[in-house]
Amino acid sequence: MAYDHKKVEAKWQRFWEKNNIYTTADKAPGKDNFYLLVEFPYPSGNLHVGHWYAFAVPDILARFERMRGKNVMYPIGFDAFGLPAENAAIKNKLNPRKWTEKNIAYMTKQIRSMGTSFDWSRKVSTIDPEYYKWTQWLFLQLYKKGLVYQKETAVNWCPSCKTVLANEQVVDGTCERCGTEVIQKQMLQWNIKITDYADRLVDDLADLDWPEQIKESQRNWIGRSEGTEIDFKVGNNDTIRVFTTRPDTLFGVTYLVLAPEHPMVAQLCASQTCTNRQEVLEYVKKAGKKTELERQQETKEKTGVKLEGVSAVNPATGEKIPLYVADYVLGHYGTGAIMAVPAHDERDYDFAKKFNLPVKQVVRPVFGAENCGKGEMVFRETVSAVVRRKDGSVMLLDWLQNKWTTTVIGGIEKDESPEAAAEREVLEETGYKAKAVFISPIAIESYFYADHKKEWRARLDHPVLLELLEDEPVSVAEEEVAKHKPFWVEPEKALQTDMYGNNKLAIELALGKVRAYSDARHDERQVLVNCAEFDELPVDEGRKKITEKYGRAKKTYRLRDWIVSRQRYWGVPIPIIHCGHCGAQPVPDKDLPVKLPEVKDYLPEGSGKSPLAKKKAFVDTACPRCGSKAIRETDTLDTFVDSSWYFLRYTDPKNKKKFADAKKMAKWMPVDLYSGGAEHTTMHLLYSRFWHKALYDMKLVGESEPYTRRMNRSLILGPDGQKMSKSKGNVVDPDEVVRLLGADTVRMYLAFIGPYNEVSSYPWNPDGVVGVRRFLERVWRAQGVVVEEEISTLNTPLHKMIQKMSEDIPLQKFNTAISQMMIFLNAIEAAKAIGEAQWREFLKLLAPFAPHMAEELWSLKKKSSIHKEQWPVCEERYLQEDEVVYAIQINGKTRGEVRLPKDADKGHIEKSAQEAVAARLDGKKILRTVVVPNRLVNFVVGD
RNA sequence: GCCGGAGUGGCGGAAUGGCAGACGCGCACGACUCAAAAUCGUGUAUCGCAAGGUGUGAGGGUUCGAAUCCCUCCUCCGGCACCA
Repeated sequence: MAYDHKKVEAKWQRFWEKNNIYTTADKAPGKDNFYLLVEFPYPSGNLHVGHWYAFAVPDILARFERMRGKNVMYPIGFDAFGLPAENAAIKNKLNPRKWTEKNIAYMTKQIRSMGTSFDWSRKVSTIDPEYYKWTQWLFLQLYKKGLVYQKETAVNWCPSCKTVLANEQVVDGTCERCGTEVIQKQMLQWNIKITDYADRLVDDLADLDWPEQIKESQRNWIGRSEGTEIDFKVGNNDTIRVFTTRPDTLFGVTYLVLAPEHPMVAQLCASQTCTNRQEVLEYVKKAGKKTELERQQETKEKTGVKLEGVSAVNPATGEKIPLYVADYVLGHYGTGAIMAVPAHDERDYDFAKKFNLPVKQVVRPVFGAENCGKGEMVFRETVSAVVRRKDGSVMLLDWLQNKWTTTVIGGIEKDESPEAAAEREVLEETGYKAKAVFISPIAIESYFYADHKKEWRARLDHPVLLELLEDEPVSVAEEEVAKHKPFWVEPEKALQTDMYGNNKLAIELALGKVRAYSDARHDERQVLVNCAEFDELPVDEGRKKITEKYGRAKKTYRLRDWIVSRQRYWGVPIPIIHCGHCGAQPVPDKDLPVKLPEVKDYLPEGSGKSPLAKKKAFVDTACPRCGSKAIRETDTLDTFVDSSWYFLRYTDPKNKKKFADAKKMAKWMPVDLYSGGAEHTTMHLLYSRFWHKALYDMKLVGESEPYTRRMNRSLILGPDGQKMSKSKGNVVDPDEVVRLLGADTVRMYLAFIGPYNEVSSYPWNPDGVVGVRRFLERVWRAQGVVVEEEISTLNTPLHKMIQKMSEDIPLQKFNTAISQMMIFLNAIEAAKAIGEAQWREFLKLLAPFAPHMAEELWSLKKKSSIHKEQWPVCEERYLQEDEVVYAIQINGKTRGEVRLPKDADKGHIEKSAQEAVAARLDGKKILRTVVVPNRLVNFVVGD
């Protein structure tokens, strides 16, 4: 009988459904609960290969854990609100609800064809009023807790989708959905205070069993930085507060900068003393017109304008410093104002150069100070001269006797400028004529022991860059030639050359690779200079002391609050009523859900109002507090609100009184394993973690993190190695492959393609799919060699397979688990027979991977479902082998092998091994022998 | 630029201190066939006729022994990026 996948798969899908074999009880006697979650799909209308990868492969784990005695919940639902439905509706003049429901029905059929063990009785759908009633209710709990507020701010607006977007939905300045460039608009919007939870969202990552990549992405997204807030007196009685992570550089502040959006800009302009009001306001206006994208692209060229007639005071030095407005300072980060330290911040340095502002060094890198008593040292002011040729290469000096490489270093003589000193030294030492073109704004301090004079020396070193004037040296003194040899290298090479740290830094500074020196990249010490009583303090200590005296410690974040208003029809209505007397009022519980009304026209007008605003019967209502005429909020909620709690509803999907019963949630939460796509790392995954923490604080859920483990799934590419897309014509239609080769083949191929627990991308290989089909056909045929009695030679391979697969599957290494079955099948074919009981064990191992075929072959002898069987147990006694093969190495290279009894004595092992490679050892002396019991022998030999 | 992950045959990958390339794909040859497909068998890192040598991004180190651990560098992927 040939393998007819169509017949087999249809038969068993019907059987499983009829017998409800995957319906999960909330508690099964003697079994632990296991909650396996996959991201519920958007009902786009057609299943693609990615869906198979997302649902059918984790199904292997669900089935495995079930066989291992766990009570597994593997639920599914639909995330059914959202733009595509509406856009399709507008385009094809359909009702979005009908369009979506039709898609759900069709996709449900498709998903069932996978043979997954989803518990359909727990299905949730976000468009179901019985579901979104609780979305609204939970939203109002957050509202009542003070986590929801309405605010007029600059928001991201997509002109094509005609709606506001959250920060997370803007990718490189464009709309995540449609790719249109996002513009900034002032609008009144509902926000959720996710920033209140920023610290916990970062800190709690530490205890999660998640891949580092995901954790790190979330940390970057939240972007916490710890620094200091410092107040600067401005004008007569105003204050500007700045945020800085480098309070240690306060003495080096030579100006302040305000973001164009900073509220103080208008106020200072309006003051009596400001003399260039018009100019400033014009700059602010121009900056406001730039899109986020433009602002990002213009990072090189600094622009800004001085607030003439207004000045601030540096609290540390008492100096008067100027004030600027510039768009390199962001309004929404920190306090929207910065203290500028051009000597130690590249951006400030660039700005200072352009506007001719003073650069004041307050941090000095110090090299080689560890072992010197600074008292009796010879101090010199020096230059590190970096000579550059026209082709960009730089000159290094190779000190022949000592074999170290340096730049040209020389002392500055009395009344000489560093530039002049550099030119003179280069000429004297190398004979080349060169002209100083740049001197670094900061000097470097270093200490070294001068061997020939037997004394400690200190250098205060000024890096100077010189351009070569003539290609050939003019003259070189003979004594210099004897000492060193100049040579030319690429700047990158120069930095890799072995040399002292201060030379390296001098080259970097002189070449402009670092324009200002501030961070602690160089692991040498950095100390404060020109800082009054803080002089000589290491920077980290200075940071603490200066914060204490002039400011206070403060954390700030890149993360912004979550804007949840959407000006679109197909979403959950925001359950708020606006009353002229009472303000915004939550809709009372008894009136929930606020149902999404049917409308004639789904098209958003683009004015910033949702299509619901046109529905008078919906808008007009009474204030729940005072009863007077009031109007409903007409915006709908971001669909990420819907998906922030769906996994809770699965635990109690039909509850009419609560979003989910606490006892039922307690049985399943937190989710044991959550598998999904990498694109949700800083969207859904972050939102739902926040949401859950908020519910936890309100004692609505029992744990502060929703997901114990998270796995990001890889991507399936088209056969050409490109991302599948209709325009490239490389889309693989899973329905077609299933028709041709069967669901078991497709599932198993996807599991075999590579490890599921690593983020990668795998091209769909049509030949590879056929290979898996071939394997299943061979399994089918192997049924023909099943015999009654046990084949004893198969016991060891069988139990090795059980052992390896039992290890691999929980780790989601389905690829290696499958290869074990292939190895075993090869053994069956070699033996040309397999015992009945052994065959049944094999079928159980196959069952999670190819559930239909395993069930069919099982049913030939058994009545009950194979999917209710226990996972086979590896029996140690079959793993014991009497003989082991030793690898024999000579100097670590494998040169032979020998078969020996297990646990043989060392002398015997050595002797046998020597005999086995006698020819190779001939004429050599064995210096040492390493024996690793039951593994290998390594002879260390010499001539 | 900062941070994270990763680099192994023609391809997907296996091996986390002990025989590099399991398993599969592809390819070559053979069997069956009038022929082809399917199937089965044999081979398949690389240089070399062979003996033998070389080989896990590059270079160095630790070790009896390194794909695996450490250092320097390169490349690719991902996150952040004028974030003070």
